Amino acid sequence: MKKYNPQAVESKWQRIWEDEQSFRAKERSDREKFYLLVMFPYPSGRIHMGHVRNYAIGDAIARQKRLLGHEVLQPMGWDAFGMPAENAAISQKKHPKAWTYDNIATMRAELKSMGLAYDWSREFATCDADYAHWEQVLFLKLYEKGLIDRKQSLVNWDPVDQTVLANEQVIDGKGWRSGAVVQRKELSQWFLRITRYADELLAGIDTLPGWPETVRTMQTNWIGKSHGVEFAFAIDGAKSTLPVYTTRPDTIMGVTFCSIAPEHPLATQVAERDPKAQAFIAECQQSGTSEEALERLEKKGFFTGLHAIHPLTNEKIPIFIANFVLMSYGTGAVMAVPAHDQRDFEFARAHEVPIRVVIQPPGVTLDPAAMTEAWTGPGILTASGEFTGLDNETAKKRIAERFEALGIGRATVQYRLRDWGISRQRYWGNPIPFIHCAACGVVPVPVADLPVALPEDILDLIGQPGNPLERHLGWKQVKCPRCGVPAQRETDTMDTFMESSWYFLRYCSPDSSRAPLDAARVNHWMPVDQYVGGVEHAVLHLLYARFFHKALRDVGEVACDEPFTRLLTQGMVRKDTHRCPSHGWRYPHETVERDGQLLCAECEAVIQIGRNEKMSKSKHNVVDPNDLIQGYGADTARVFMLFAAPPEQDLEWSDSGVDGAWRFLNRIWRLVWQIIERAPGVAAARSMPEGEAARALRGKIHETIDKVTRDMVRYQFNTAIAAVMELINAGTLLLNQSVETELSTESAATLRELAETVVVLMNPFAPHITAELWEGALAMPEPLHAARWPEIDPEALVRATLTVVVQINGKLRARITVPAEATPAEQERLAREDVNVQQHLSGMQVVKLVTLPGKLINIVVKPV
RNA sequence: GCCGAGAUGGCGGAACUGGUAGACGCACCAGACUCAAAAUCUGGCGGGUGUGAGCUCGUGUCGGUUCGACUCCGACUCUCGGCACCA
Repeated sequence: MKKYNPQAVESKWQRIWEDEQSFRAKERSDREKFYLLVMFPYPSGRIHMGHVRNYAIGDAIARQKRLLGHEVLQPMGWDAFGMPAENAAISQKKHPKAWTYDNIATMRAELKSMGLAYDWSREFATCDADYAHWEQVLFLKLYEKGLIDRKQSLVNWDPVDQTVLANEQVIDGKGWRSGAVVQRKELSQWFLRITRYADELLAGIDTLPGWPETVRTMQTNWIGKSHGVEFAFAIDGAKSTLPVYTTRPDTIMGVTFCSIAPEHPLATQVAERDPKAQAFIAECQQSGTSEEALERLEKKGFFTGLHAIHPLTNEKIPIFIANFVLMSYGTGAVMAVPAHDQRDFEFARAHEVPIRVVIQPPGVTLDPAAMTEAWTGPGILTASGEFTGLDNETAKKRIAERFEALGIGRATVQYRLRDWGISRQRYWGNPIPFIHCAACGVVPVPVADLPVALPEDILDLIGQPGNPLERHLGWKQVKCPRCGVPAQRETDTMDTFMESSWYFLRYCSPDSSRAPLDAARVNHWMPVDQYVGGVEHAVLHLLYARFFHKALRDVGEVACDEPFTRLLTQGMVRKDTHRCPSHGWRYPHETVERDGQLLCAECEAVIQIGRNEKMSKSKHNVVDPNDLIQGYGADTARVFMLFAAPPEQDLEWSDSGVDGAWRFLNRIWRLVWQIIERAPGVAAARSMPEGEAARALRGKIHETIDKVTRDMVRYQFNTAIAAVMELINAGTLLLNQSVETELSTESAATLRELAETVVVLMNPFAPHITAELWEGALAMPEPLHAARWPEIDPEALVRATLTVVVQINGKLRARITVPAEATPAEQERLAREDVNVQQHLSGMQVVKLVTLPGKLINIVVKPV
């Protein structure tokens, strides 16, 4: 028997799969298609454990589907635009393009060392000229369809770096790189009109039962549909009106003031003649738009001197500019009801505005003077004129109807979802294909002139504040395609979520050279049957991609409504942390063990061991997958990750768990080879043997097939592997028990069947070792990746005897063995004959008998 | 604050639709093999109690439904994740 040498086995099979293109997906196939997609990586430099887990899960599913007879498409590519490439350009003086493609080369080799069943012929990077070109074409199609908009919007502005920051890049109200206090600024930005699809995106969630409940809830909340009423206040002494949106029309009689956003047009008007108002607005704009910044803000307001007229009472109520009102939601102005809205309550207390209770909760009487917080729950209307006495839900409808009748308002729907701003003032992204002309305005680049390629000579311009493209005059200055006068290119590039919004479509026809997509092939493979990736993309990527897909459907590029039929979100990879009081986070190799204590290798202080945090370089708790693969092999790495936890749960890293996976693969290797050596040339059993041991083993084989097959449907790889472990244990035991004697023919045949079964069942998890055993030890003529998943022999699952559990008053008292054909009555008789059962029955009277034939008997008794 | 997920031995985790709690692995203990060690193979392994068959407690806490509850219902505690002035 050869020793198991994972390095030799793995490189051999990786070469064979590559040379023979074993995993190339064919459109022309009589097999049913299955499109398995794993989230493509950003080429940051090296793969990490999260990638390994993601791709091990995806590959297990893909390989099993192949064995089940599907034509599987499992592609791989690179999400290659993005800021890290520009940061690398600054720190290493290396061109973003060179940095990106070098990283891709490294990471491709790493992925190939995992032996994943990818169709590498479809690989591309999103920064490839080709991909960027077709994305621009799609962009213009959406523009023609009216789904793209250029409008003013408030952004986080870094005054030092002269650039827009995403919310995630604002830390404690300061720019993550410059440290400058972030400002709110109005800028012209490009938007995709995702809000037009809000309702369809919301309704579509109900058509996705194969998505995790958490993701569906998160998307629902993100879209944030709310029903309310929009109506306008008249403004005292002015012709203009103040439209507001409210979800609580039932509280209309409790309105004691109005608040408007600092950016509201009315606020701007007031500021024009009042420097104090201007100062207040400026103060509001100092703080960023991030949640953390807003959270800390106290409720501040500025009285405009203007009054609104209450539409039902004609009362004059003051209008304030308030720092907590958002211009981007509703109308940017709200009616304020301090008694029934917590923000308005706090504001009223601070600004001495009256509080008027109009909803009385059941059982209590609210006293405005004594209230410590607003009552936002249900109740009966009070002090509300003709609406008094109604319950507030009924009142919502009645009051909305009244507004419609008066012609001052109507029932409307609002969404939390905003249009998707895709402008980035960055170099390393896909250029937005437009030209600004003084005469013609914003002009799309003619399709024939596409692609707008990024200039290559940019390195010196990166690193200075602002967008490098803005300063590259040779690139920026062009002629207007419409009138021919000198004009400027749009210098914004697209958000990188654009690229990940259609890459799964491009995989279907990656060589399509006349159009972004080849409809026949795209509609053959789409939708993606199973998508696998991290939960961190639950909203942004997965929502953008759903929207983009629907938009492409509406311009005729794809047929289906939803891109991803099923979604599996895998948990994080976590590991314990080591922290030295003076040196901070430590890697295990930066510690020493002495007298049972873990000490810092540098200062010998006692290390604090923290539990289970997400692997990250900053916490010094990462494990490099390359070390793992080089040391134990990819198969061990994959089996460990799939066995240690179910895929959706977080996985705790464990060195000894890796050892366990390694030992298990060695046990398989040895058992299969021992079977071949002890029983050379024997064919696998195809029917039930006579001998008891062999019969039992064959039963176990088919039970295992059954268990693994069912577990694979639920993606419970951990229990599937556990079942194979049990089978290996049973096989090893039988083989060891007959070391001295010669194996009977039927035992040999059954063991041979076991070997073949185990190898196929394990192939999705450990593809290399199983391929090697299949060809080398078992000498099968067909390659394993073309083999079929084993079938269950129903006869092997038939038991001669059954174990029945006997309970008395629900407590386990005995386990009896009964013949399989025993009737329920006979089983009950046998149960009562058991010695221990009899002891518990003495002095008792049987009240009831619950029988699950062949499984359980519960005798309910009470004292005589 | 709102929404969601979870809590089971020393550890990771099993238990499909209410029916044997702790599969499988790790760690540990013992035995076999060995001059010895490693590797391998075999057995043991929730707590208490008993010579033993067994008895008893036990799935975050408290209560309920049921012949029977890790599983269902109600209340609560803690942990993790998401959203957060959305009117």
